[in-house]
Amino acid sequence: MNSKDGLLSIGEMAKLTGAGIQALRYYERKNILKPAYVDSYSGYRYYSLEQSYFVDIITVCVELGIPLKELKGLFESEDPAVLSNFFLKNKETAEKKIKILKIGLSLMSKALKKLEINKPYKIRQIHAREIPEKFYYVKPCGYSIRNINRIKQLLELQKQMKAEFDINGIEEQLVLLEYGFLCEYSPRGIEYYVFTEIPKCLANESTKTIPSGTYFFRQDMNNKIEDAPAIFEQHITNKDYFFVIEVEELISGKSRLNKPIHELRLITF
Amino acid sequence: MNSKDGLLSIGEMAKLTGAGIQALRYYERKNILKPAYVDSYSGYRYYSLEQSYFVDIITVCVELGIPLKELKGLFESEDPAVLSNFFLKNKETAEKKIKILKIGLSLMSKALKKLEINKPYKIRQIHAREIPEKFYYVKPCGYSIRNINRIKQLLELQKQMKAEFDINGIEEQLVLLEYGFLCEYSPRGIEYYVFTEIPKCLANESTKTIPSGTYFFRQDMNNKIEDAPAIFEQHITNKDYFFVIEVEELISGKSRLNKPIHELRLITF
DNA sequence: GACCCTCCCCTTAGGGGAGGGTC
DNA sequence: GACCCTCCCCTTAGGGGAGGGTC
Repeated sequence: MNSKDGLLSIGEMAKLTGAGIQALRYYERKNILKPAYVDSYSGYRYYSLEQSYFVDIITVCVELGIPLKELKGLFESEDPAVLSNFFLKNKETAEKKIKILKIGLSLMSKALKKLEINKPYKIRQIHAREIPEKFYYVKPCGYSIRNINRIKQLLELQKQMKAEFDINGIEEQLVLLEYGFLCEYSPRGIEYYVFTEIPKCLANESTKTIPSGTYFFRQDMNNKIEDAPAIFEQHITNKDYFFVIEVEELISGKSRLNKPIHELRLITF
Repeated sequence: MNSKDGLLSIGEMAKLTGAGIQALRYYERKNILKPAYVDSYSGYRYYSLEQSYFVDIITVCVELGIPLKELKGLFESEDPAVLSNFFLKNKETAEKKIKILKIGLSLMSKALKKLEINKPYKIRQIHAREIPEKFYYVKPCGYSIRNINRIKQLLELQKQMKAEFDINGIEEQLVLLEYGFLCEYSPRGIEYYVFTEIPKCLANESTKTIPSGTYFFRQDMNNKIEDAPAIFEQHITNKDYFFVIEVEELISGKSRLNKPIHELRLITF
């Protein structure tokens, strides 16, 4: 019967909680969790069962990215408000982190889907595929875009879009949306637009609805929307109304990521 | 018209992506993302608009805790499988991380709720409150627990429980469940049990259902289930069937965390 | 004047030994 | 023999300057 009775050795504690032995020693060094008893002769550390719960709490905090110094003295405080604030703050941290990770998850899922869609199609050839309905936030840029600064147009449009719409709470839906240029050919003439796609939930009267349907398309590093009539020549004879869309297919798996593919899409009516 | 046209300075890139300037320089140093153009005279870095997407991807990977070296060369690879594997792996990482964070969130929420519940009650006094239905995984430990090793009993029971039930996918429900001892007093005699609470979804015929109802209870550092008949004396006169439950209220906000409160609960029939 | 460069030093939460005692 | 101890060195993803050029 000695003071180690009912206590756990550091190794047992490590096994019980899943924390490393080094981690437990580190918590002691940093004044976060002192062992219930330290043998003064051997220096061996012994922990009580209750302490396993604090180790669990510490572990969770580490996962949340909460700096360990914020736990200093926490397990010795007698003020319930200290605990309350601690849990409240961590709850918020956890919620924020989960939100961010969901954006990451969304990015990975959508990128995989894009790769899957693009797999069967060869570069520089005209194919056809079904494209679902999309919603574009657009700004007209006149009857030609040959001489405009495309990057500037795009950046400005995206800034404008973010200012106009409340994207709070739907951040993960904003991931990997299309952006680019759109050209409408009609008997009335040619009209160019810059666009960024927006999720359906943000669509309103002022956004353009791009119909679902079978689109002809062509992927290439040097596609320019102005060349569309030449490229799709065979598909637009006798048509006097059609759309061309140029989007950057950043994640196509067909070129290095730093030489992005542009996809030209044609839909006729 | 020079080679910086259409490119972003490092500061503009930092603003656009939310990454720090130091971070961008670090990515270059680590061969993860080279600027599109570096002025050989001034050493100034310039980035293309496409590169902002890689910065976004890098940022997400950092959030996911993916070591940056795994991104090395990724943006230069021409093999779609490389990208595919990359996204697939990260998707799994994100899913796992979200799961873990949900456990942390659950811990914080439940701890807050516990603090809230315990707030109005004074220590060492008998109060009454509604307690919802609970489900206990139990093991009888005879007609007395005065001489058994309580810690050992508890640890063993929890181990047994984890082995018996499939707790995959419900980990966040396992957080802050009660555990302790239960004593049934009936005309037939006294019966002691060790227990750990289990979530409703795991309850089956072999688990004990503890009814909801108004329980008398008393919180103290030195509560022992054996003393319950003396403590609740006034409430059990003329009763020949009642339950007493001793649970550890680790997060009560009424004592230091390392001197846990034990709550004794009585329900009579 | 605002922006950018290159060093250089610092941080967090431990992991991985080496060398040596303890259960 | 398995366990534990104390140093001591190492890592990741940058942030924060200092001192000095560049737009």
